[in-house]
Amino acid sequence: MKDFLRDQVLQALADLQRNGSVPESVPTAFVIERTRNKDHGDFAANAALLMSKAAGRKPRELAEALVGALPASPAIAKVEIAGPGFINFFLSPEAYRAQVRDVLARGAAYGRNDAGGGRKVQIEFVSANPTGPLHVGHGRGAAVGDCLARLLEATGWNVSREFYYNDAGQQIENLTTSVQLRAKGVAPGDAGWPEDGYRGEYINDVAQSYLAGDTVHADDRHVTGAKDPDDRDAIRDFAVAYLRHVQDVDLKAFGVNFDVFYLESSLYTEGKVEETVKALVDAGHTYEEDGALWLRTTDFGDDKDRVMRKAQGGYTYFLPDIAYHKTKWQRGYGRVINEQGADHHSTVTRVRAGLQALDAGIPKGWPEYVLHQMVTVMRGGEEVKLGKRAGGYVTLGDLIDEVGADATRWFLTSRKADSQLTFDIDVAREQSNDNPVYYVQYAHARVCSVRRQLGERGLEWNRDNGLAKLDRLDAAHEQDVMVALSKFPELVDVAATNLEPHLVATYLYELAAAFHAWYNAHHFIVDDADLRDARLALAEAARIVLANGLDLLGMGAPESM
RNA sequence: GCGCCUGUAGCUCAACCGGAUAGAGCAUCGGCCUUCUAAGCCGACGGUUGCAGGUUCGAGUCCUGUCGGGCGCGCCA
Repeated sequence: MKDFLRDQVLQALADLQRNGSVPESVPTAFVIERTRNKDHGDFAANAALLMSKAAGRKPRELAEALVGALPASPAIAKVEIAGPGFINFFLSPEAYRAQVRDVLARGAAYGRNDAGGGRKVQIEFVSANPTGPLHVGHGRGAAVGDCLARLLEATGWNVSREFYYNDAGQQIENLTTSVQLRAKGVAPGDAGWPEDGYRGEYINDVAQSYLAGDTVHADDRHVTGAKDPDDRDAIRDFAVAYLRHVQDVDLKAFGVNFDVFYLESSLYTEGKVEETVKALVDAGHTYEEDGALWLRTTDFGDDKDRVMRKAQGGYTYFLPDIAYHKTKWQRGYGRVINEQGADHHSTVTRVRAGLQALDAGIPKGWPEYVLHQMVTVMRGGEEVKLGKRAGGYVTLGDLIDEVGADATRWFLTSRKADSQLTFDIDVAREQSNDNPVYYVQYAHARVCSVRRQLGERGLEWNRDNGLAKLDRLDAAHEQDVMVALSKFPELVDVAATNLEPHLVATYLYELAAAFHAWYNAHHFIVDDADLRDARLALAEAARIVLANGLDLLGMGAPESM
């Protein structure tokens, strides 16, 4: 609809330019937007305000001329000029009826578009190392990342979900040591327990399972415990698989799946790290100092140069990071989005700088980043401290058990990623009936319930008749629902373009509110068959859009509650 | 000290990348169930958008300064 109106205004403008009343040079970067106030119509254009200076005419006068040149359209009932020079469009009732027909015709496809044109995009998210269960912060990453993936799929992108993890670094050695010690009966606090050992009780679970010779299945590996507490290689393999499995269980319960698990170790075994070092040296952006090999990242916007190879030998983590992102580029992802916690924000400039230094034709702003701020967990009015080494933290699995996957998803995606989030477990659980997620799902269930009632009364919904009689829907509440439905395609587009999943949640709440208000004010199952069919058509349209929106958030659309 | 994020109703948060009278929920107060689920609806109360300047037709949104909160600033990952 916005595109249509924009086009109308552009046509009017071209008309004025043709007859010379407006210079060719005026800027055309105006905006069509939804009005906040119904008195201002459905949409407003600020074209005249922005063009008035260049056109050398007063805004209202220019608006007058533009309106006069607008082509006639059955979708537009009225056009007014208001305020300093806004052009306000009032859509015709027929325009909204057409939206309802469109929703029913397109069903699950309503709201989707093909802006991506089938291009490849990779979204990397969660990417937790297998040293412990996923915590709430990872949960936010999982919810936001998966929702971004769904939004991009809905807008025509060919999406690959990727999980990157380190299965061989120093952290994994600490993990191996910790498990080995627990297998030998040494616990945190005992003599000989290392400073940087993992203290969580889950370490003992890993150790016992290893000693029992269990077989664990993770998404990308299967390992049987060798039982030997002196075989570090076996312990390492087992521990990584075990903890990957623990993470997978929670991710599956959360409805999050990945297409690719990428191992940091493979960058070494496949020579990609060495290859990257060579490429950087060849490109001439490195130098040696104090026995170390440095990359001159300051040439690419970093605030200090970075060490690539340490004086004692071995690479810093930043090198495999670059090698890894290079593979993304080589794998043909012209677009890559990294969803990460904001505590890693310093890697953004560093990774981009490193990629620039390769002189490989990678664009400057590649890859894109969506950073989510920290999650504070409250329980019993107190903040629950997170920290893998401390143990006893709230895992994603705990949250799903306590408040459910849908509610957890809703809470973690319904707010802007770049503001901090307080997750109060008590509120989420004890007041679960007041959770917005149920409010939205309830609206969906209500439509389903009405359909069941209809059947129980021996009636049927005549869909074609309903669509033919949409003009019977003249109540203000019905108008509100239709307006809300018509916003959905715009919403999907904006949320996907701006990479802002929270907009979906905000929208769904608004649609559900419009539906509940209508439901309370009018009965759908009335004796007048034409009106009944028409109302059921609108109700079904609302149900479809609620379901489509909930699906974007990875949430269920229950038929009864 | 430097960088990134952030500050909106008592609380938790929105506000379509500059638009018109800043919106919801929770909490508080008052109404609505003999008809499709009251997990609902209707109403009231609640604001100098941290503060001070600036940019322009127009600022919660952009710029500068300032105060408060979070996160980063390793030859750790």
